[in-house]
Amino acid sequence: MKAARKRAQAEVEQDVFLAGRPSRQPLDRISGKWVAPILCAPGGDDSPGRPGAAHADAPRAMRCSEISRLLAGVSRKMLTRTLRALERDDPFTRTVTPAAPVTVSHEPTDLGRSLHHMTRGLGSWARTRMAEVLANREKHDSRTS
Amino acid sequence: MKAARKRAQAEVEQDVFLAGRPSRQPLDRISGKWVAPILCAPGGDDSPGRPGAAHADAPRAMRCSEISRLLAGVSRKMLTRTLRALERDDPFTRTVTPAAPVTVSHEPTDLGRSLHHMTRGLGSWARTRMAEVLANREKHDSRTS
DNA sequence: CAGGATCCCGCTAGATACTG
DNA sequence: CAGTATCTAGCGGGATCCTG
Repeated sequence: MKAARKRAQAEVEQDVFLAGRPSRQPLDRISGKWVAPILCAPGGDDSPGRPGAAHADAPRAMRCSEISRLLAGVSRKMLTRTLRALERDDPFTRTVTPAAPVTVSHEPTDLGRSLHHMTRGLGSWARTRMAEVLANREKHDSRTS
Repeated sequence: MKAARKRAQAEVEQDVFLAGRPSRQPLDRISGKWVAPILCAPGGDDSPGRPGAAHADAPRAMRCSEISRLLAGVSRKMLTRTLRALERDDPFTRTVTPAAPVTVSHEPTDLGRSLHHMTRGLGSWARTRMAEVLANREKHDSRTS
């Protein structure tokens, strides 16, 4: 009964996208306005003063304020909330350093890095296809208006 | 002034994730509960009766009802809405065939296929990492409760 | 079969102000 | 610097009923 087995496999493969399935949860984690941006930030960094640093695929630990500066537009609330959610699922670890001004560092884990690759991919897709999408959108709108 | 140029590039690269920027829009298109599932559906197909068909990366045209059957759980409203949005941005073309019962076919375009690759990636990530995520979540919850 | 209209609930996310 | 509490508007998205 190979066909049945094959169908079963297809189901397993598919069910990540089915509603109600627990396997859908990791995908839902990606949704949320700031998840992708935050996941992507630690690698897209190209701080001034380190011109040669190929900002390759090396997410590094970042401080809270650092991220918020990079992502201009995120509210403190959402930053904290999103980071906590990501911490819960693992992509980041959160280490607090009690000092005069408290500092909190968010370091990507293995899982975080793997997710980072995905979002990087999404980012570059958005970048290269953006023009195309917007053009199509306008064309479409003008046709129907 | 190479440094400046480099920073400018980094900005361009980064701004896909910044709020308010129009370049953020393609990314927002991905959000929405059903976008990823729908994008992924036409390739994850493994219809019974075609056992040898490696359901590789070949998204094909699908009918509305076909998709809804595949994605068990999506409401008709959201199906239509999402498909229309995707049509506007291009990933799909929509062709109506007036007949006794109207049939509507949704065929992926080039852009759609490229997006399809991204979502496939997300899907497989979710599949392989799902267990890990859920485990971490539980561990985390038990620590804090 | 496909899609629109309407109603309605709940969550997301922003603004603001306050603590350690 | 980082986080929390409260309030609030807006939208996502489900259910239900109706058209071609």
